[in-house]
Amino acid sequence: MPVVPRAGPGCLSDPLPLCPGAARFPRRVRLTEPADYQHVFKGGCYRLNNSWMTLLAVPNQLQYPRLGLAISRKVASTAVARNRIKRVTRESFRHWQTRLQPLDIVVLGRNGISACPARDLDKALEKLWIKLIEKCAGSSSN
RNA sequence: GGAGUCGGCCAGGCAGUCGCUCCGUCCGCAUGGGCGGGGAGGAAAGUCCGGGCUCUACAGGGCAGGGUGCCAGGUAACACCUGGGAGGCGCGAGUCUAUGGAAAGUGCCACAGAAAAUAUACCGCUGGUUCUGUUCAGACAGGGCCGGUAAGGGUGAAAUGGUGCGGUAAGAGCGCACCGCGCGGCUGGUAACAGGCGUGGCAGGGUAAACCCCACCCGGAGCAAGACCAAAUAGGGGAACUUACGUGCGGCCCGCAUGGUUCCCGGGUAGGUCGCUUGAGGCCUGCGGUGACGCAGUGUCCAGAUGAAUGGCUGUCCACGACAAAACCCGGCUUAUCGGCCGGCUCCCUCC
Repeated sequence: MPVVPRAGPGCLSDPLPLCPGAARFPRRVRLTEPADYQHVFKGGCYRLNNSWMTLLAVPNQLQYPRLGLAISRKVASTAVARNRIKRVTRESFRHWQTRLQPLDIVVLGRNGISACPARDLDKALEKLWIKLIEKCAGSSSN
């Protein structure tokens, strides 16, 4: 994958780029090991909430952010509902990854997420990404 | 045309764009990238049955336990399917049935009722005898005692089969006819069973998804099975021979394995690879069969993920899109489901 120039935090309201190759989602940007998840759960530097999900993040030693999902059966009872939530979340992350700092992020589903329409979920995620970027930029400048 | 019934099929379409995964191929030292192709379901679900596959002992005998339950066939197998029988429902096409045995035994059956099973007499009906009353007498009415009677009433889910005629003091399979039931031949059918003949006065409630009896079937565990490569760490592993005693063996016993001796060999947790998709596959054609299905031929490769892929956005059209997503693989069953299409058959109405 060619190195994509990382956008600065000043242009968050700009439309997301849709050019080929700019926003891919290969395996290396996913959290794949149980140890990775444990690291995020225990490290927990950043924690953001809305009514449908919780977002945990810790800085990593890589050049790019990584995403992990934890949607339990309790939160979304059917496999179809769980898959829908994962897809919407991955899709949103795919578009926003170039603006995020190098962080390991885990998104946890909360009660009520299975009843949420995909479009609302996408909007909510967008707000969370912006908040995360701002929070991270603020703490790193201190 | 309407109503119904049975069976089969589909499960938003198209275009653009940004992605994911697998395979092939090319480029690159490599992380990767280009091109081409494949990428959820009719139920993928529930995990309720049956098999394959793997290991255990290539699973053997007995007991225990479990399953199935009209007959025949299909199948790898089944609790499935097909055809048939019997019974129920429907005018019909059709449909439903855990549909073997209740005279092998045991258990249970509220309330009601005289009695619920070596039967029995509450109200009745009726014979004899005796007393009282009425009466010239015969006779009639009422009461007591000794009997007969299961026809009628009443109870109940069920009371020694039902209807009719004869018969009788009144009654009764007491006798007869028909129906039902049991038994024995016969005929048809592979069989379940059906038909018919003879015979017996009748053999007597329900419950076997209560125990049970009879017939047939079934070892156990599951892809986190299991095999291989292998950091850490640790001292074991394989083969042959032997088996008194101990220990172990996924219900128990028989039995089997192991500790013993000799010889040989580095081991195998994290992680990874394989298992993993070519199969009782699917399509089409022909033949056999009432059918489930079988046989033959042509041609085909049609998901294989592993924090877990098949999606997001935009446009457009319409009937405005349900239930729901593979996780070793098949065959079934059951349950969920917006709607649409096709065909067979039945009944009713109209027209010719």
